[in-house]
Amino acid sequence: MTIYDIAKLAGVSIATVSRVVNGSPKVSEKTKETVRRVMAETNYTPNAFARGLGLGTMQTVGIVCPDVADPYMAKAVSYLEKNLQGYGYDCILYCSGYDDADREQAVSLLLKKQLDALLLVGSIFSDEQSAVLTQLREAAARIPIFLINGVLSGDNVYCVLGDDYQAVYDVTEELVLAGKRRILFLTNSSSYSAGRKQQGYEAALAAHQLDVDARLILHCENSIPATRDLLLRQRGLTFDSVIATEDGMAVGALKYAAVCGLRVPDELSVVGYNNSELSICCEPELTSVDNRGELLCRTTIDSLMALLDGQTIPKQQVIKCHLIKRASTDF
Amino acid sequence: MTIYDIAKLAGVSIATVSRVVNGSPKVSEKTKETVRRVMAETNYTPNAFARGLGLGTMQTVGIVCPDVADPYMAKAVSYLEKNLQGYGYDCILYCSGYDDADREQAVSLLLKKQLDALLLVGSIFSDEQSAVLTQLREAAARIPIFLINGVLSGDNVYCVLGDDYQAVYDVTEELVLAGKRRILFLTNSSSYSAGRKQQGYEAALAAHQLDVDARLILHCENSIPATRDLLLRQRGLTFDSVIATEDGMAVGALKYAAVCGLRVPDELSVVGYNNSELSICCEPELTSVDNRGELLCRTTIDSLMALLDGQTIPKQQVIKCHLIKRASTDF
DNA sequence: TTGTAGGCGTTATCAC
DNA sequence: GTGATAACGCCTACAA
Repeated sequence: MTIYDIAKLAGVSIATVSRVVNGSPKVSEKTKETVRRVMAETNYTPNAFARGLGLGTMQTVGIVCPDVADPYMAKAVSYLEKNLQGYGYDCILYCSGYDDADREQAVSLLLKKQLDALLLVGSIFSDEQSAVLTQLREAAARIPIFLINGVLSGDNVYCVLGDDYQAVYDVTEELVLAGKRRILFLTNSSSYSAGRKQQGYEAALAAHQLDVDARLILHCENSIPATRDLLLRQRGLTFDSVIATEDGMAVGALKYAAVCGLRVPDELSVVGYNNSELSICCEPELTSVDNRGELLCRTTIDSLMALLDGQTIPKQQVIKCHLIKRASTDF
Repeated sequence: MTIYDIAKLAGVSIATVSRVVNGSPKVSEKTKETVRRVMAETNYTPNAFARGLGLGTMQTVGIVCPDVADPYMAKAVSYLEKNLQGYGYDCILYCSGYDDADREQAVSLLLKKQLDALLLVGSIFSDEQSAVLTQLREAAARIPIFLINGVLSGDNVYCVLGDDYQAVYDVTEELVLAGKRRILFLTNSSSYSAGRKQQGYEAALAAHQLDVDARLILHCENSIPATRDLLLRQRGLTFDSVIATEDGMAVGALKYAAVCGLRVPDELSVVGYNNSELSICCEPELTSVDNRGELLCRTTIDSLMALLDGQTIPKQQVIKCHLIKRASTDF
């Protein structure tokens, strides 16, 4: 069934059918009615490709994220998709993996698809030399690029991110005020947000005249058993509290405490990040930073739509995080 | 930049450019070289829509799932996407929500997009009267439909699913052999797989001459606190073990045990489902059924590709589950 | 090995 | 209001 068939059956021209399909006002009620009936009877569906060809868009945006199996990104993708749906846009999902070369390939593959925008979930590595970054800047020449929880300067590049710096600054300060002096900082990557979190940690310590002990900054895989085992191997190290850049690592710290017989929060306070389901699953339940994924994603899509609508939008929007206090801390 | 521009710049016809783009063998090395150079210089990218128009496909399949924020589905989507990528296919993701009307809309929206196939993640409600089902059967007239963990008969409809019946049968039997007599069954929906799980539970009890006590079958939302609270409200009910159709509910049962001061597994054994990260996060760690999401998804995509390749594939493929034993049970 | 021309199904721009 | 008709950019016989 093509528009020609419908036109013939309805006794009108294809132009008229097209007008009916697209809800043009200048069609008489009578013909509109006839065409509608024929379309319904024949179960006609306009060909999306032809439509895309003519319009230059298929109302589709690309979402690239390293790994949707990660609960945080899954949530983000879910929110993004929901909001896009609300505007009548589709999304094509591409999981790139964390490797730079793979991310580059992901972007270049998606660029060939005439998408209306590219949304990157999860922070881009902050290494300014990275080939991905120059590629992204080039890509932005063709379509707008949005980073969710990442930062990149450039024309037609927009960033929406949680205020991870402030969030970690605040919680570090709370721990200090609660009397903690040896706060272990567990980080899992060199991403932009991981870096900002660490800066918040260091700044808060400095603000309270505490030295930053490099041994208290531990790089670690975001996995419960891996973190537990890493901590078990640090027998020389003493610490009275833990801030982790991901909930999984914080739970690993709880597991470590359980193995060592440390009481949480009395002997060890633990703070996680993302306020994921893990944080209410473990024992005791985990104090965690909620970085407002829903708001972040809604803001992103609203901004994108405003942009596509020709409006001007801020290059960078920062969203305040919330600290969710639970039983793994005593402040 | 269109194919015409490239042709002009390279001093050849568009047909030749097209041949180069599509890797046709009948082009002289020399012209191939020239055309390649021009394409590189101009940063030419073929228009995907025009391509789709001509070929009738854009190598894209639709994935519809109720909610990617659910870790189980997120994993499934991740695996599906990864496998599709391997075959050079893209996926467009649509989160439908659980409501029947919304699912129907999701399918009909996706049907208009000239996709090569539709993959439905998460079980379809088994009510044969449902409008979604007839709609799906109709949809299958246009493109192949795959259900991951669901069942539907019909032409051009294919199902790949875990053997949930057997998995629950087996674990129920293990509990019985371990001396448990009052096994609480926690279920969260009337989906096909939830139904099969319950059948496995009842069959195993029957096989051991145990009555099915209807009060021991509890419907419950898949949420840790909701499950805990539900159990706390069942004060009259006695049970010595719990089988949950989702890990979240099993963790809820653990939380309930903690509140009541019941020792796990001595006084209460708990079994979850999906072997999600929750199962190693809680305390004690959770015995859980692994339904082999990765294998399920790989099988799905391999089958799809075989089908698109013109081969015949089985209408239904059942994958055996694995029981992962941890500290919440003592068998 | 290469080029020409028609077709794919729309949308959009004209006339009428 | 409505109808021709030219894009849109590519693919693919068919010719040369």
